[in-house]
Amino acid sequence: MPPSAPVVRFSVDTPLPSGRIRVAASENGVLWAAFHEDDTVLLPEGLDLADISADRRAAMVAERYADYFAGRRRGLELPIDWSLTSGLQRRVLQCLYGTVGYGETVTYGELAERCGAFDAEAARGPAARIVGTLMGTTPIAILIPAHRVVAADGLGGFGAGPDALPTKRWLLTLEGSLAPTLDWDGPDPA
DNA sequence: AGGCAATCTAATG
DNA sequence: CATTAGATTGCCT
Repeated sequence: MPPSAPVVRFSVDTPLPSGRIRVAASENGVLWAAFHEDDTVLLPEGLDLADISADRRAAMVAERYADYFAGRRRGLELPIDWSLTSGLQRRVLQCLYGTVGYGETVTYGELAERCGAFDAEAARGPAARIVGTLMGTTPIAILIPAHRVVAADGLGGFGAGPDALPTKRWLLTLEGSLAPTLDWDGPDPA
């Protein structure tokens, strides 16, 4: 179900290894945010798009992200437009958004169990893989904290490309879930 | 330490 | 429509 109102599209600078992110916002909230223009999660065609970087919405989103990356803010607190999600994906992403806060992490398996979207039998194992796939198709980077979902025995994956995993590390370091490395260039982690 | 099966969705022919 | 390939996991040798 595409949103009916016009959507503004713009980019936001970040200190992430992957560089700036691309964002799209409807009148209801942030609709889409990706690390790359050619990210595996692409902005769907057919939307009524206006490429406006000076829009009020763009300014607010950019400011919130800037505060977050600088360590001045622990939650983005931006409204979300869930239009691009549905079914199981929406259920799991909303569960993630509602239950895993700044500085916390869950494993793929735990999230599967917690969301109650799978029978107890499946949630114990195989469902974790599906959760991973679902995370990979998150339409809204960072605001929906897919980076806080990790493997039972390590970091897990993150998108595609050489910058993807370093980006996940960067975010988890910022939030204090990982110890900073010697080349850490962000603010003092919480 | 390494192999295997189980679960769902979207992309592909 | 059938097949495939995933951001996994726990159990088995």
